[in-house]
Amino acid sequence: MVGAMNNEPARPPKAELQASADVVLLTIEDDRLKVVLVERTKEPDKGSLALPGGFMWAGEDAVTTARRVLAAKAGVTGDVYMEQLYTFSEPGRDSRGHILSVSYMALVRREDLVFAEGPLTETPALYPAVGHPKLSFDHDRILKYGLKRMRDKLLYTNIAYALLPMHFTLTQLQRVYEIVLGRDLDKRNFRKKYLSLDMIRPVEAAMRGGRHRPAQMYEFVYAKPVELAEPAL
Amino acid sequence: MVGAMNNEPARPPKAELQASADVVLLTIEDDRLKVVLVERTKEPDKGSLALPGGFMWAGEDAVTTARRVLAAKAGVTGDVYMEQLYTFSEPGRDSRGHILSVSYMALVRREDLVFAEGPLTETPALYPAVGHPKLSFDHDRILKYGLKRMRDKLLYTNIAYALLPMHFTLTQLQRVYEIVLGRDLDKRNFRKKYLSLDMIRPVEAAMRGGRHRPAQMYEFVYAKPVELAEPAL
DNA sequence: AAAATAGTGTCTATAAGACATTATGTC
DNA sequence: GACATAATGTCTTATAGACACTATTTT
Repeated sequence: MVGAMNNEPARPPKAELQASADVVLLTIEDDRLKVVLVERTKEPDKGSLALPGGFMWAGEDAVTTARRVLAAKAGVTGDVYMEQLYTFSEPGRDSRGHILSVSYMALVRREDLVFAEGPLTETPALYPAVGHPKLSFDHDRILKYGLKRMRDKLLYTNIAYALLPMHFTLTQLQRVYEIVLGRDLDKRNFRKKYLSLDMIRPVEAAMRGGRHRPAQMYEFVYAKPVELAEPAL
Repeated sequence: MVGAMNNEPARPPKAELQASADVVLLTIEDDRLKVVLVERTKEPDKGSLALPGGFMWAGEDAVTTARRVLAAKAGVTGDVYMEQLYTFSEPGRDSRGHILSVSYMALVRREDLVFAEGPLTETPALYPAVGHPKLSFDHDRILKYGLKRMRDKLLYTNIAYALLPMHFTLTQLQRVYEIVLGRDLDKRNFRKKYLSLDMIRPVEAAMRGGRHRPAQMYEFVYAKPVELAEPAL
């Protein structure tokens, strides 16, 4: 009806914006849940800590950006568990301009995490996920979101596999749950429950070492994300 | 050098892209769960059905875009329940270019849904959410995602409030659950369970009408999203 | 044999699910 | 009083959670 103007009155500008991916990369080290943070070497907020992140490149989707960032900043290359968390898009969230951030949570085994030695512009390191230092931008909020997601998913999926070696003992599995959930679990109840889920199976191997009885080792039946019919704990 | 080449040079181009918000707007009509779809009047995919959506404007965040789209295309202006679903960012998802889509699920009471009479270029209408027609772009995927989210959240939150009038009967509440979950529920078990959650309280009113016993009416204690400690069903 | 961790079973309490009848309005 | 929906309770089964001792290996 109105010629060139179709939908909107006096059509305002479509936003030409940039998008970034920011990753909450979690691992377990020294019986604690830790997160990879990088020290910013550029303004804004030079010198402070932030989640590893980077701009989306042309032709990339957000998860590709996230994987590239993990490889570049945390030396993580193998296939990592990664899931999208949330997209933050408030115009004021980054002082450099309107930058939309697609956030991800990633899980990695500590031994697969090798911080690159090369000429990195930003140095990555591990920090306690609970009681972490203050972060730049709105990254505190993103990290908080990632931690909640992690705890929730532990209870109704098998994602613990992403933090354990291929073969592990029930005690190690229980420790993952205790560390992430932040509370002690009863050994007998944990084993009874977990074994009833049919998510893990025993393997022909025992964990030896230490002056004590060796432990039966297990492996996950599915080494990929699976939702449980019933809650895991 | 604002090149489109992606040769992995020292510094590839940051993507300058556009972002849109697409909304899975659900309601209940005639005892069925329905979704608002619009008929496309422009290429690409002119004439086919799609979720209501629109481009983010400069200075807007994605949820503002989503609300603007709801008002413009579905006449929905009151405060609507809305939550972010997922962000789709594959370069090939829209033939017009690299358009990132932040998707939302929204819930509205049928009586609050007034399709605008004005010179709309796209006509919105209600379609069955289960057994809906084929949609444009990747909107089938987004709708599927929205339906799953809706069913999941019904089980551990109070979002049913967003589909019911302020005062309602337990039978009406049960119908919402049955319609969304797609299965019949036992009346006695449903009431016992739901009342034990302390999410609703009786009000001084009865639903009259029809030649039968009037029903006690209830209201939600919190008319906003609340997560339940225990599952709702 | 001492040390250290692995491995196991019972009891109780709570929740889930199957199931049918009585109650109270309107017409 | 006929109709239509509202409202209610019991029993069975499954799950969650509290709780302590024996088994096996190494040194």
